[in-house]
Amino acid sequence: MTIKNAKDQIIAAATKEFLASGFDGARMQAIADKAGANKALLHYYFDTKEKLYYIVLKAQFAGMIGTMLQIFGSDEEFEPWLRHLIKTILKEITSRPHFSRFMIWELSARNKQLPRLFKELLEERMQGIFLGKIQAKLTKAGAENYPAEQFLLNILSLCIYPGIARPLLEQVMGKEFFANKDFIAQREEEIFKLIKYGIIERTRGDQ
Amino acid sequence: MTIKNAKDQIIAAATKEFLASGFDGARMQAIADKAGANKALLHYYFDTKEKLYYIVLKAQFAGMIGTMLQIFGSDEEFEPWLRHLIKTILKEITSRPHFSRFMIWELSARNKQLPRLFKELLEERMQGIFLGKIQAKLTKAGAENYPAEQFLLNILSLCIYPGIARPLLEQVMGKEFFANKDFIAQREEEIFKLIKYGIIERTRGDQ
DNA sequence: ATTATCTTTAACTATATGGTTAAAAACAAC
DNA sequence: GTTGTTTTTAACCATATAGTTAAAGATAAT
Repeated sequence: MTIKNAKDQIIAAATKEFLASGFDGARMQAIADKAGANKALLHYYFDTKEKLYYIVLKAQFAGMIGTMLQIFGSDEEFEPWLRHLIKTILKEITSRPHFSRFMIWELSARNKQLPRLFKELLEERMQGIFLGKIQAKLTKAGAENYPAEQFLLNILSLCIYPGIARPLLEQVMGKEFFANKDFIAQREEEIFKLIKYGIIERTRGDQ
Repeated sequence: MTIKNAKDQIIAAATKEFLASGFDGARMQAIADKAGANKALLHYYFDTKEKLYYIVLKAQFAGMIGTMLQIFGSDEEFEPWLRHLIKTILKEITSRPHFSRFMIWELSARNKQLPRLFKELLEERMQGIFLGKIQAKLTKAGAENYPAEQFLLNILSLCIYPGIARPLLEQVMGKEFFANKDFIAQREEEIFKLIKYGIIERTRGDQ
């Protein structure tokens, strides 16, 4: 592990700045400062703000897809798989709180090309096998008639939303609730049970 | 219902622009155009972009709180209340897709005063009665030991997330899934069952 | 040592955009 | 029709910021 060179430092700084502030809110000067470099060097390596942004964006897309593939594609039985899935997504959200928020905001607020770029990267690495894998897990659990799409929506919603809406939710439920050391563990257990009893046990053997 | 005067038209236009693009992305000229007015008039009435933004923001906060109070405070039995709750939130999200996204983004990306402003408006109209009302409903349903905070998290997550993450989710699950005429009705039924079997039936009579 | 690459400095340009102004015009109220 | 308010016009200013440039200096590779 060598000391990062300037190019990598700039990318790291740009990532922080773009994720926290979006394209419009990001400042090239702030990126230079964060990277311990100067504006001239940013343009020497990356030419324009847009190009730097797309490099960051692609890396984020790719990383996200990698994580998802890893999580959803594992070989376990249903219940351990589900626990693993929930734990990993929750960990991802808490360790990088800006990321999901950024994806959601930029994909709707910015131009219409972003969703397409995302889809291209998605298809490059997993040609539609995604929902299929979930369906296979559901079958293993005896809930083969439950739609994989709804399953995915439920899991992502329950795991991601509290993390991204936290500044808002803290005002309604009190900061202490989120600050609680066991919050993540409790939430993990809660989501697991919700899925287990609300989907699997409920629909087992359905036609 | 008279024809709106310019001031109201400007506020309406500003609301659209700010919700869609955030403070940084919003353009005063775009607001003027949308309102069928000119920049000079914007400043004649509202002085600065910030002031106009805070007027829009306060109205949005207030509207949101009003909706939530109305929904969560109704007098029904648990199951009709739950159905009503889910239906109303889903309707709100689909009819104003930019709103939740905007709240989440701006409350984290912009300055730290916004969450406080939100909390002040919140407390003005409902001094902590919020979680209490949910707890009362849970008691009615025989699930008095289930934490109201978790209930609120689950409901909001399941109802709101798919709406705000839609541009992203469409790429994973296909546009058709969301475009389906019955998507909302299916989702409503799905969330209802998830809560009913995953929380209420599961925890009934718990210590 | 020479060379090529990386990095800094510091000035600069161009542009977008928020904000201002003053006068005129349109409109409404009385 | 006089008066006060609202709205337009069209110019303008100030500032922030993306982007550029050229020269010099530092660093690494050969």
